[in-house]
Amino acid sequence: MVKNLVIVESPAKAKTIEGFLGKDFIVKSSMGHVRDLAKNKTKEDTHGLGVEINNGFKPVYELLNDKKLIVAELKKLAKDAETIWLATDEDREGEAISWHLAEALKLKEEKIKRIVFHEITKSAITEAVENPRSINIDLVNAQQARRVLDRLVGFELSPLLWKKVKPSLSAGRVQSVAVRLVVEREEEIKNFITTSAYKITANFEIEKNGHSSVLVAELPNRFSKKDDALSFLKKCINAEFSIASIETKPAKKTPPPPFTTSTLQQEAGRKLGFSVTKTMVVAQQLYESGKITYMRTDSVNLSDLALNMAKNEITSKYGSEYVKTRQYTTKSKGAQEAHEAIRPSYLNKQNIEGDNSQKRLYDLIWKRTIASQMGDAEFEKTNVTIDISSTSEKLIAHGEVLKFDGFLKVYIESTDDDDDDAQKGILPPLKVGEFLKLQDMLALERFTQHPARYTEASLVKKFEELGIGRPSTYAPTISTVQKRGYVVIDEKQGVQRSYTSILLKNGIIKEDLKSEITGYEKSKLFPTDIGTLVNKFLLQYFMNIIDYNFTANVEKEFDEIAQGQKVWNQVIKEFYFPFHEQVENTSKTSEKVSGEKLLGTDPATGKNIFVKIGKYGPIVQMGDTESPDKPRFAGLMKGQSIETITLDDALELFKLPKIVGSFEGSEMLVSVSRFGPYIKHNNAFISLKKTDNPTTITESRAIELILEKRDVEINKLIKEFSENTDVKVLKGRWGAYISMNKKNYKIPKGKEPISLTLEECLNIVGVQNKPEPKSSKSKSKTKSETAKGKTLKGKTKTKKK
DNA sequence: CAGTGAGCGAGCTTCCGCTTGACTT
Repeated sequence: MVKNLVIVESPAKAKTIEGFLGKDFIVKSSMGHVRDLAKNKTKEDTHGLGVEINNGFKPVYELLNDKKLIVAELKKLAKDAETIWLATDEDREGEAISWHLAEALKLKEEKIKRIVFHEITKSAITEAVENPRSINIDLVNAQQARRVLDRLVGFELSPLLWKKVKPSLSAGRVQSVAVRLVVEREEEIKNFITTSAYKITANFEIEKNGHSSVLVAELPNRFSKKDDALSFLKKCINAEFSIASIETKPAKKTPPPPFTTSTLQQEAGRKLGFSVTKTMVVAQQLYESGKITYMRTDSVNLSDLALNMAKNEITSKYGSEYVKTRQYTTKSKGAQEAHEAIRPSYLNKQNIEGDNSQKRLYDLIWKRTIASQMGDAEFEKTNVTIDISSTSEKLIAHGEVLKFDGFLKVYIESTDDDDDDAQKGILPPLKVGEFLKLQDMLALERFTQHPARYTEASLVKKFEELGIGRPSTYAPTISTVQKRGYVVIDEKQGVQRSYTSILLKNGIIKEDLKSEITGYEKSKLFPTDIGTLVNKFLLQYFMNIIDYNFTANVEKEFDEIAQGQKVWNQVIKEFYFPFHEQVENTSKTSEKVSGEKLLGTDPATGKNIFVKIGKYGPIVQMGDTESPDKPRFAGLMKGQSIETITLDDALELFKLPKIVGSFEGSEMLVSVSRFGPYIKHNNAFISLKKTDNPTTITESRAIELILEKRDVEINKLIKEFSENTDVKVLKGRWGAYISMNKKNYKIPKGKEPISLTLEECLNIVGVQNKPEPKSSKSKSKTKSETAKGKTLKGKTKTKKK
C-alpha cells in the first residue's frame, strides 16, 4: 500500500515525476478533464443544456465515457492512500480538474493536498510538495462560468442555425470568430483595388583599385503615372550623379523568444510546411519520449535549469561571447502560463533519434531555444544619398554590414510576408562628393498587394492576438470550421498580368511590356458559401457574440470571479437572460436564410435561374419554387460559389448528367454528386481528376480514366484466393487489410499479409465480425470517433492536392 | 460514398478545453 497518491494531467508527466519522488509516492494521470456538462434532457433541464437555468444555473456534470475506467482506478488507489496530491496544472482548467477529481473520487477534504509547479524539475517538485495548499474554489468557479457560458452560447445558437440556415451547423464563442476572420479577410480582398506605381532603381559602376562593383540605389518615392517615370528617366540621360552624404549608424536585432504553441505552429508551418495538426502530433511524440517539454503552452518562460543548460551549451559550441541570458515575458492576451516554454528537455542534445519529422521539429525547437539565450546581432547600417544634377530628387542606397552575428549564427525567424526587399549588402568604398558612373536605370511598374489570406498558422496567430481559444484548442478549432464546411484550405491559381518596364541604358530609353504570373496562393483558408452566409446571419443578429472583444470582455469577468470579487452564476445570469431573449426573438422574427439570388432566365425555357444554399450545400435552381412543375436542381462544383457564379456557369451545370460515349459496349455517363464529378460505367464509379471538366470531358479521356482506375485496383491487390473470390488481401493507406463482401478487416499484428492463407483470413473475419454487445453510451462514442476519422481523412486529402 | 433539393414529421446535429490512444481504407 502506498501512502501518497499524486494525480497529474498527463501520463508522460506522471512518469517523469515518479522518478523525482520517493517510493512512498505513486503518480497517476487523469488524462485531462474527467467530467463534463451532461447533454441529456432532464426535468430541470428540458433543453439538454447540462445547466439547470432556473436553479441558479446549476451545472449537471457526468463522467466522460472514456474516463470511467481511469476514475475507477483512481478511486481505488485514493481509498488506500493517506494523502492525495492533486498536481494538475496551475491554471483555471487545471484547478477545475482537481476539483472535479475531488468530487468524482469523493475525496475527503483532509486527505487532499493541492500542489502546483510550472517546471518539471526535481527542485520545483520538491518545493511544491513542501508547500501544499487547498483547492482554490474561486478559480474553479471562474472555470465553471467559462464552461457554462460556452455551453449556453453554443447550444442555443447552433439549433437556431439548424432552423434558419441548414441542419448540423454550429456556432460558438471561438469558432464563429474564426469564421468571421476568414470571411472578412475575403471581403477585404474582394474590395481591394490594385494600383500600380513605377519604382526607379539605378545601378552605378564603381571602379576602385582595379576592382569593379555595382552600387544599387533607389528613388524613395514612386511615380503613379508612367509619363512621370518616363520624364524622370529622360532627365537622367545627361545628368551627373554625385554622392551627397554617407551616414552610418549601428543597429541591432534581438532574438525571438522561445516557442509557445502558437509560435511553434507558425514557424513549423513556414519553415517545415507542417499543418498545425501535424506540428502538434509530432510535438506530442517528442514530449512523450521525453525529448521536449510540454507542447501546449502560452508561456515564454524558461526554468533556471534550462537557462543554465543553454549557457553551457552556447559557451562550449560558440564561445562565451555568444551567451546572453534572457528571461522573456509573455505579452499575449489571456495567457495563463501554467507551463514552461516549449524547449528541448536536454539542451546539450542537438540531435535526436526519431523519424524525419521528429528530427526536423526538434531541430527547430533546439535552435530557437538556444538562439533565445544568445547575444544580439549587431549591424552597421549605411545610407548613401546621391544627388542628380538635373533634378532636386535624390537616390538612396542602403548598405548593411554584419558586425557580430550573435543569435543569427543558429536561427533566423521567418515571416509571413515574402516581399523581397532590395538585398542589402556591403557597399563599395565611397566618399562624399565622388561622381558616379550610371550603368543603367530601370523604371518598373509594381502593383499593390491585397491583404494575404490566412494560413492555418497565421489564423492561430490572430486567435492569440485576440485572446480567443487556448493552446490546446488552436488546431482542433481550425479542424472544426473545416468540418462544418465554413472554411476550406485551398490553393488559388495565379493569373497572368502585364507590366511595363522602362530601361535607360547608354543614353537610350527603351520601353517593354512584360508579363508575369501573380496571385498564386497555396494552402490558404477560404470561406465557403455556407461560412459566408452563417457569418452574415450571426453578424446581423448576434454581433455582440462574434464581436472580436467578446472573449476579452468575458475574460475580465472570469478574472473577477477568480479574485473572489464576483459570484459566478450572477455573472452568467446577467449574460444569459438578455442573450436568451435575443435568441428567442431571432427565432420568431427572422426569415430563413438561403442566400438566394436570381441569376437570370434560361434562354431555352424562359424559366428563372436562382442560386442558393440548399439542404446539402450550394445549388442552382431552374424554375420558381412556387411553380406547378417541380424546379430542377444542380449542385455547384468545387471552386464555384454563390458570390461569383454566372448565368452561363449555371446553364452548364444543368447540362449534366450526360452521356459522353461508350466503352466496351456500355455507355459512360458523366455527372456530379456530393463527392464531386464522376463517370458511371457498368455500375462502376470513377472520379474525375481535378483538371477534368465534367461538362467538356471527351470520350477518350473518360476511357483513359476508367483504365487508370482499373490499374490502381490491380496494384492494390496483394493476394486473392481462387477457392473463394470474395476474400481479398488489399493494400490501403494504412497498410494491408482484408476485404470481404464490401467490408474491411484489420490484419492482427505479427501476421505477414502476403503469406496469409484463406483459412487465416476467414478466421480473422470471423473474430472481427462477432457482434459486440454495446451499451447506448458506448455507441455514441463510436459514432463521434467515426466522425473524427472522416475529418482527418478529408484533411489529408486537401493537403495532398 | 455516387442523380438528394417540394412538404410533412420523426429523431438527430451543437459548445470549449483538458488529455491520449483507437480508428480509419
